[in-house]
Amino acid sequence: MPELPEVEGVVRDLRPIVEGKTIESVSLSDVVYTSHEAGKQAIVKNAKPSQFELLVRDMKIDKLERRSKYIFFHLKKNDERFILVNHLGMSGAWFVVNDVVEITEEKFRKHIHAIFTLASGELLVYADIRRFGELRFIKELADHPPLLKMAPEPFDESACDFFLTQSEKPKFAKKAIKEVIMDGQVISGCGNIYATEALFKLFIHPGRVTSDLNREKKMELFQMICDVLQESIDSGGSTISDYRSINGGAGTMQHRLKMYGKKQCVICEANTESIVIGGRTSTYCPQCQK
DNA sequence: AGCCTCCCCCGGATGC
DNA sequence: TGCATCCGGGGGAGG
Repeated sequence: MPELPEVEGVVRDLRPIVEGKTIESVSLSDVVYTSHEAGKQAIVKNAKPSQFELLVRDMKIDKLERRSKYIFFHLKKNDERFILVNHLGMSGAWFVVNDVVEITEEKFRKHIHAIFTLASGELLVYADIRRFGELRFIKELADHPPLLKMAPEPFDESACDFFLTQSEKPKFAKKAIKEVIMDGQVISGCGNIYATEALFKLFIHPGRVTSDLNREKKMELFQMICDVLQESIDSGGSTISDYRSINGGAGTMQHRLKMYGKKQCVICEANTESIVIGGRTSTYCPQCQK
């Protein structure tokens, strides 16, 4: 499950390889075509597959940017600028190879959905096992309004105040704190893993009602989320199930996690418990987290 | 207009 | 072996 640190890792690894290069052509999988013919939009959103292939053709990849859990490929053609927005969903992964046979993990090679042929001859490959990811070609963020509603980057100066303000709105104040910190309109890039970790480190029960936390506690929590995200970025992210950096690379943050996926509390050894909050499994220590 | 609830998208993993 | 069930970011539909 790629969250902010995992996406940051992908962007850092991909950036030096693809920035400045030109996309000569794009080829989408039969699965993408079939899905669109059936009235669905597997992976490619808001354009027919054949249109998408034409739109991206001959674009120069000017810059790569991570924004929340999205990767923005800033594209340029004849002084016109566009953005190819990518979300990895549950299981998206990028590869840069000379031939797809170099993708040794079969579960990714079996689910290749877009092959961008670069002018350099390299192939920029997007694989996605569960197809929850997306590729969306836009001119500006307003072309896809949800992108305008994203919270600031957590490491931005304004992010903590934004979180505090949002969390005080009625629709968030009465919800469980874990659901609120995982909401991209409150904090960017914090998913289940890092929400679970930050709450555990501060001994906050994930089901605590948000308004129940005072301003100081919320600020402390915000800072802890930033700390956990930063620690994970520094560790190359958490490689759990289908997350890979480019070309199958793995991070080491999964070894540093204290609560996510744990059966026992590392502090008091009590058995952990799992409840569903906002539709997501939430693991916590019933002894330590109140 | 904005909020809420429901539902969808999938294949791998798990369990019977 | 075969089948049903579960999981989950994010957004779209409809009330």
